[in-house]
Amino acid sequence: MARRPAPPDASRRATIRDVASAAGVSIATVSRVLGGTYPSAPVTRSKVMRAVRDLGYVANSHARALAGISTKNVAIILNSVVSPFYAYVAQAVETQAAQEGRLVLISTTGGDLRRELGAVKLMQEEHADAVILVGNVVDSDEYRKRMAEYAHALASAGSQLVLCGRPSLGPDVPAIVVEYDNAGGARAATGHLLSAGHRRILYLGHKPGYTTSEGRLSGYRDALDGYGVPFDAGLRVDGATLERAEGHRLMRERLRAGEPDFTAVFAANDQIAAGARQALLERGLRIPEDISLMGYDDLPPAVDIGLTTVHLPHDELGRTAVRLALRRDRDAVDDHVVLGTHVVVRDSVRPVTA
Amino acid sequence: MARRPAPPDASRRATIRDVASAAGVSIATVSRVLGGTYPSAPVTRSKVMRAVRDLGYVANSHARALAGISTKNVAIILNSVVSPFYAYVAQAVETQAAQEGRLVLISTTGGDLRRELGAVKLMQEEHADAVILVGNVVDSDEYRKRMAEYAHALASAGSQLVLCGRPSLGPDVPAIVVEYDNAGGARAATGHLLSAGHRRILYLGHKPGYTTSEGRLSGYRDALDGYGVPFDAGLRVDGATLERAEGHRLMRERLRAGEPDFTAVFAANDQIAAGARQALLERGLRIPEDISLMGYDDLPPAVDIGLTTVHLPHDELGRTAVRLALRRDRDAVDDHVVLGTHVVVRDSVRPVTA
DNA sequence: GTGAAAGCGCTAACAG
DNA sequence: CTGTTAGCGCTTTCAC
Repeated sequence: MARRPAPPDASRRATIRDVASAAGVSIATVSRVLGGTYPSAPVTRSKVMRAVRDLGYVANSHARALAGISTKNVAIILNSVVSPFYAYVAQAVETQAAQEGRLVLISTTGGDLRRELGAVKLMQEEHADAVILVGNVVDSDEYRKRMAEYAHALASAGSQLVLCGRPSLGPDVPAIVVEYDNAGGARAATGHLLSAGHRRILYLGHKPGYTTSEGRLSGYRDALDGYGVPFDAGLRVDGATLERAEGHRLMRERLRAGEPDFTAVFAANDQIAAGARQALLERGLRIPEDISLMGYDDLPPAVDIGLTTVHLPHDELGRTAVRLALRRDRDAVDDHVVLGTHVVVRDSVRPVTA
Repeated sequence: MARRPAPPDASRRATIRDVASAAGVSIATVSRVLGGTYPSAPVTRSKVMRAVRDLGYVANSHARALAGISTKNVAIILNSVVSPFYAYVAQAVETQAAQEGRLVLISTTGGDLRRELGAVKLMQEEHADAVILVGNVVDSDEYRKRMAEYAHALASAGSQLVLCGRPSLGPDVPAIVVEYDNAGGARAATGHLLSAGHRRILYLGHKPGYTTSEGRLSGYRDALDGYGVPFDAGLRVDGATLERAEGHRLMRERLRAGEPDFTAVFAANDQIAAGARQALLERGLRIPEDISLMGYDDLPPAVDIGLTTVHLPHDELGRTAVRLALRRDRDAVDDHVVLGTHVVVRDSVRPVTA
């Protein structure tokens, strides 16, 4: 490697050494002035600052990280950025991270476990202070095993795994969990429908195996039980994705069979609800006059279509995740928090007028 | 600094040195095996791999970056992640970056210039291969000056500034520009309204000084000119944000004055349109029977509310930005591309039935 | 094919 | 208060 000599070549990043020689001091002094780590003479200080400005010096964060300072960034790994739920959590994470002087590294997985594992490893290479995993996984054995390994690896590297909106991996895995009450929200939502007299409630868009979906479904069943209404497997419609288009497809298909055999639909999330709504409308069915509609998430589409839905604490989810991950006293007990959810009433549900 | 001796302490990241000694080879060999930089004996190779697995070794990307390898990440700086336009572009950037083996560093600014400049500097410290700035700035002198400086600094550090959805800084500034035809889209949209017979078209939600807003407004005026319709300043309504709530507020206020003095509204974007729509509906006005409504962006709310709008090439915007930034031959000429836009017809516009 | 050694740019003892 | 120096973990000549 041809060591280049002194001349501070214009087309090269200025280094601390360049600054030092321009200011006529040692690199240590420059480091101290810049870091504010230590008192320094005003004269020295201003000489250094001038050199910094003249040279357009910008510190090299890699060198800094290597020299022992912890990294300045947290990582977030999620399915997709355009999906409103993830977008809101991501925004909250970014905001909180910025407030704590951190940058965020982001990676999306499209819901694929292998990509998720790959992303965690990448983030580990980057020495992120915290790695935040958001939402919705299939709860497989491989997932649990591999993730537990990563949690340990991260922990012993001084980093911290955070599971956000997904269940714990067990008590012996060093991961912080920040989730929300999926089942509770679904129970409340279903209860809302039931108390309005609905008995035939279509559960639309269940995604089997996925943690959030399973939680919601079980809340739905709980509520049914509570009202002594038997669960009818024919009223559960599974879907492949949780997107708007899928809700539309699913409902259209269901409607093709003939007159609706339900008076209300509880959608797996707001997007599914929006799609279902469109299919219902296209079929000439009115909401809520003919069919009541309940969503889950309380995200943008909900307001536009006046959807009664379950509110999720997106913001708190994201903020809490980074706050807990970055707090100094790791031994604190609250490494598992469950945030509440509640029904937001708009105009898509009406009592049955049988 | 107390140099720790040999014992590969369990609670410490394994380093290349640990791997080397575990495998009984030199660190150079490990580096070569892992990097695939150089041929190596199969035996050595497998010994190394075993050690890597046993120790759970994960390379340190900072050390790697420091040792000369270029970073593996690109930076994106935007107003907000929840705003659909940004979310879609961000998603495209992430996807393309991942395809090119890069991670993305993200930072949001809330539309504040100082925060934006700060973010660029941070990204520069991180040695991002490319720094992508997305959308919507106030085009001030300070902005141009500072950004031009950064562009030069980044360029000389082997990085690349990309302006995505915002205008060029001038020919002598080393930045790639990937924009879309704001004015053209507005011209087409307004033309669509005009050819349906509308003459009193309310332009709602203009954000003075902001580049995209100005572009759209000028397209609106161009179209008016083309039809020989004089521009009526009373039909231009300025807003403070580009959000749904603002559209709602603005329209409600406008309507408070009395009967609408317009037959169509052209909203600065889909969110404003969604808010305006709600206000119109609340007032008992039907869309499109009473009032025609045109949006801009073609993002999620648009489909839900059947909005006729201008489609933006979000995906191409993001992908092109990283592709151009990362391509090898920097000397190629196409460092300024303008992507097309077009009107998407749904159900919110109808001919005037005077 | 493999090892030794010289840095990449920076921080933090350790001595003045 | 400031300079000297020893690394952080890795890649890459240069020899063997």
